[in-house]
Amino acid sequence: MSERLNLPIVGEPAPERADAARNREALLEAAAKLVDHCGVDSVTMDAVAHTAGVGKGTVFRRFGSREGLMGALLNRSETEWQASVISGPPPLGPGAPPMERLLAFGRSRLEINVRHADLLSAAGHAFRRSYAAYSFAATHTRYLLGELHVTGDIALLATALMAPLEVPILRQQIEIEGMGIARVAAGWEDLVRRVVAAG
Amino acid sequence: MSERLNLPIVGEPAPERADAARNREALLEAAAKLVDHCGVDSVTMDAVAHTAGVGKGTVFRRFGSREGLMGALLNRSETEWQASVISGPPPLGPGAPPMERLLAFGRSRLEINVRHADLLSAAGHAFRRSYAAYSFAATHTRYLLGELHVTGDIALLATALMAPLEVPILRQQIEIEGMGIARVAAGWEDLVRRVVAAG
DNA sequence: AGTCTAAACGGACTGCAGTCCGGATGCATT
DNA sequence: AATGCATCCGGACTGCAGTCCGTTTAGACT
Repeated sequence: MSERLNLPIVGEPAPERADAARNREALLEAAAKLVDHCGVDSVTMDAVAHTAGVGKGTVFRRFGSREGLMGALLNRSETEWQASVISGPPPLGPGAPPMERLLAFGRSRLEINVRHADLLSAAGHAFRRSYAAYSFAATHTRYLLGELHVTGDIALLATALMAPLEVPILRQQIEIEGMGIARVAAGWEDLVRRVVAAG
Repeated sequence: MSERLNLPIVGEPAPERADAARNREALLEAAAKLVDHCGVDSVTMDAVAHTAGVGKGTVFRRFGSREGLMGALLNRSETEWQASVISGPPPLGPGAPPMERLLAFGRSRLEINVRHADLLSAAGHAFRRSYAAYSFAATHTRYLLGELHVTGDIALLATALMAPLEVPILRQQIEIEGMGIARVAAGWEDLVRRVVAAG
């Protein structure tokens, strides 16, 4: 009998050596600790590497860039959030009428973007690029718009609805123009109702 | 009779010495030349300083940062654009019905954001911060929404309409998802009509 | 023209992101 | 257990943004 051979699997992103996996965890933990303690902007890659007890080259091999590291850090809470959208309690999760779900979805996204604004800015492209994060919001919004029998270019409408919730826009409104979160949230609901009402 | 004294004027941003003004022009010209020649991303501040024949410190004293320099570079075409909105021919300028003006405004903004995407990204906050640029689009949109008798939180609706035209969103749609500019423009028109139709 | 001061100048210096490569090590196979 | 090699590791190295401070100069006043 032939032993089980570890043949490379086509399409799989390649296995990861045990020490590499250990280092990834150590680095994420170190990064999270430093971010909590000093704020995103004053965390340096050297510091992360040193705190995790590895060399700097290792950080960049694992995560590619500073943005990549921050993106990976975000992924944890983001995954959790996606799970609660897909299978959590209504109105965010399934079970509520589509309009209520859509409103809950936007409000929830708004709060997350405000809470993680620094990390999201620091992640920059790394997050939008990663298929998981950006695409999920767009896909879910398209789905709900479909349920609401909205006609037209659903993909573009979905983008248009999510765009005002992006971090730079929120920063402008909240930090610079001094609007409250409640007002921004109410404005977004108004926008959604207008778009949906027009069929 | 007393001579004319150069007293400091309160509220004025402070006068600028002749050599400083000369250097500002030389730096802007050098920067524009380098950007045209090598692309925004490969222009270094050292190169700009050297091309303009000044020291590096001078660049930073004039423009504060790389983003500031790029913002200043944008200001030229931006000012021209603002002039054509305020006093140019319709439908972008005054004279056309509000809805036509609004649609022309958005389409024009879309084209500019696509054309100057690199420079706008490189300018980052520096542009949004500068009162002139960001605030102008918002103010004009609010004005047109008012003319169209749109009710509700006009400031927020104006932001919501402009948000999908921001560079990162356009990049995602055009470069990554492969949409054409025409489709994005059509989608934006649809969005506007929905928002306006809802009163 | 001479003086005086605030402002501007230049370029060496610092700190951080990201690269590179010689050496170490996990892991599959024999 | 020994072997072989693909992968990983570390930290010195590079390049650029942004700072600092001793020196220079524009230009207002006499």
